[in-house]
Amino acid sequence: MHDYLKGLNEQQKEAVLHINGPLMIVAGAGSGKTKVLTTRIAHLMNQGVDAFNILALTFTNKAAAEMKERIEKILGNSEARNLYIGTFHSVFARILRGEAHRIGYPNNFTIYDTDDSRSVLKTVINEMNLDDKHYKPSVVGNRISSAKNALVGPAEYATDYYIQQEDMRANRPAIAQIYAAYAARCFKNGAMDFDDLLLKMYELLKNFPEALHKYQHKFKYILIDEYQDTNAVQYQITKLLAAAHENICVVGDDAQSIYSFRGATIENILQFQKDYDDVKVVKLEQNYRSSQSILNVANEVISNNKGQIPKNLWTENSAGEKISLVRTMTDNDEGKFTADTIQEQKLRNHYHNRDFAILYRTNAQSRAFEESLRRMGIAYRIYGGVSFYQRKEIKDFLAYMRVIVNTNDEVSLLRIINYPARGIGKTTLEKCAIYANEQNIPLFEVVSRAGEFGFKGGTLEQLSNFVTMIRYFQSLLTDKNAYDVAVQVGKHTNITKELFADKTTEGLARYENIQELLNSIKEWTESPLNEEDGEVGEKSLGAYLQQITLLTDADDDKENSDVVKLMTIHAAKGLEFGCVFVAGIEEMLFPNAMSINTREELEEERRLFYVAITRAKHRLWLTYANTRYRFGQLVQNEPSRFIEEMPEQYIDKSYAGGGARNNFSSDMGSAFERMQRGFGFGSQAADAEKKYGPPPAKKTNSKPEYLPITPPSSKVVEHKPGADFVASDTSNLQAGQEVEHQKFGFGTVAKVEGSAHNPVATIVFKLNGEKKIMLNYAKLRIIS
DNA sequence: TTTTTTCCTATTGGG
DNA sequence: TAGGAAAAAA
Repeated sequence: MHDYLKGLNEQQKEAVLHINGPLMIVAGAGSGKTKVLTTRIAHLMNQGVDAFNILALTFTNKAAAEMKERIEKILGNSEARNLYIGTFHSVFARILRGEAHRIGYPNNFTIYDTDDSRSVLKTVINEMNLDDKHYKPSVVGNRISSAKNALVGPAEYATDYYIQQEDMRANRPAIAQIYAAYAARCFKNGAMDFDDLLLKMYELLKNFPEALHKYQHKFKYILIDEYQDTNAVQYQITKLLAAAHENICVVGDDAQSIYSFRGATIENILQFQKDYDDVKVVKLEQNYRSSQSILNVANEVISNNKGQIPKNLWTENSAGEKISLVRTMTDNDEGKFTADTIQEQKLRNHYHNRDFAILYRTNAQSRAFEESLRRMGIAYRIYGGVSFYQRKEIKDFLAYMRVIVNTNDEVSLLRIINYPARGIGKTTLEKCAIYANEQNIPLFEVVSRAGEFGFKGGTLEQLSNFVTMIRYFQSLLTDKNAYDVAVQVGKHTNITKELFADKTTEGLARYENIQELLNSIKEWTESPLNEEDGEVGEKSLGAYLQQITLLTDADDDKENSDVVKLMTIHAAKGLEFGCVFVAGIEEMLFPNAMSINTREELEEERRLFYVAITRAKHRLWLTYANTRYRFGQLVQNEPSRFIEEMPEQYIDKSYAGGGARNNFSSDMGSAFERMQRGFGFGSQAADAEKKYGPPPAKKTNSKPEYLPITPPSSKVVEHKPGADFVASDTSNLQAGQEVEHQKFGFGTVAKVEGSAHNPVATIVFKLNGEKKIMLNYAKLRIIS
């Protein structure tokens, strides 16, 4: 082990060497926070603290993984694998898995992501005969989430005067009942949503003294990263856990608090000093990341916020280049400017793709950048947005696995009971749901005892086939691993086959995604057992499913891949990049229109801006557009008020005003750009192709007004069948036969396809062109 | 029951 | 604009 104290400054050393008693580290941006945390943990272990007694909570899995890795490097052994390092959610999920029996949950409880949770809410709202247009699941869900994060249960929610007043004023008085029904339903489903992972952990510690005692003594040393972003539940949990030993170390920066929307409160950081006696406070004020110019701008901007914890962030780094402020005409130009500049910087200053990040306020802004990067042939990766595990095909597949492990999980059951289509439709399911609610039994039980509930014939057969299949998968659990089960699921459900048969681009992508999922399950199954696998400690399917839900796509980062990174500013917290573009510095967008109503909101936007700026090490571009498409509508935005808050002497505004230099392209591009803007695509289009490659295929919305080969279906040329029209038996219909359709008239059968139960004929009609006709329903008269 | 078409609404942020 | 959900057609 090398001397880990070397290379630390005085304050950092002070923080690392403090072992017992409460410690608060106020860590400015880029002040070596992670280094201090990891070194401190290594130091604790070096002083004889057992890794099993250390708990470190972070906000992202990535931060946790990075910490673990760095500790291992310092220590030079693999003791670090015994540390409890992870996000609040993943660590608590692990603990709850082991303690589930105490709070009445199965240890294989399902974790619902936001989509799953909204779908439960929708079901509950509909069952209560409320209008889901008025009680929107997303709105109600956010309200319930805030309640949970503030430790307000359904009972308290219903009786709290102010909460009720608020709901009344919003004309949503039933939220309290929905909340109660939602919580009950999740419990019945054996499922927890993200907020439950925190709330149930709190309840476990609060209501079960043995559990509290156990974990208080297990976690003798507690470290919490990003403390400024903790909310009330997280605060209460850590307070309970730390009460016995008071060896709690929190790291935070009030200037970087950006998660108040999910209940985080800066109060926690201020409260910390009141909660414990003799809190040692260490301020890390030397910034090792950014150039002088960048830091000066950041400091100046944040000074507009009131009530900051006083600190003086400074750096020994050189002044560096000025910050570039760039105005473009449109959001697309903003994208082109960014891609062009990246290309130019790569050539001129020998940067790589991986040195660049494009940060924006909202995910919707990513598209313009994607397009222009693709045209320039620059490799990029988007973080956030729809993650891998949120894709439909992946969720469908995982839903099978979830049902196998926990048949009470109604959300997953409803997802798959008729996917792939097996003839169990809406009517059948509605009946099942009614029985399940009447008798208060799980939906799956109704399905598996369908005969007793009066289902007969084909429906009964389909239902029992489904149950038999699930039971078969369950029988595999005892001696097959997660991967083997997954393969069987793919095979017996025909999911793989069905997707493989779909030769469209999207179908191909879906098939590949499933393959990728299978690979990742295999990889997980074969990876060595470690602390991550939970209290229960096994490689079961249940363990796999629980960790998968808590992953985000920022986590499976191929760190070395040479790509430009695109993400929201929120997602960029804790990261740093050589060159940073912050896009859309406009009123309504940043600060966002939703967050300009109170001083608190505006100050949070400003902190967000501060976070964005301080991600940059060497170069920083701030871009904004005169007009951009929002909502499919062209809108004009003023430059952001934050621009005026930046000190002029560090800003290069030569691309921010009007005039020729306003145009970003240094050479012939500028004329083209002006032409294009003024006159639409003209003779210069060829130049554009040379420069940017062929434009992406445009989906034309305008229908040609002449010569439609197949008339639009809305304009069916009506055919009136004779009074004697009699539908023929079409069970043996062959290609080449002539038929008469009740509505479309005469035509020739081109082919017959589809399953035996649901044959589909493609028929070319004389008057109405090609149609796909489902023979089970359409009335056809065979002529020859 | 399944597929296609039309309609509608959303865009602050994430584990 | 785009994607999902409801409505309509098959």
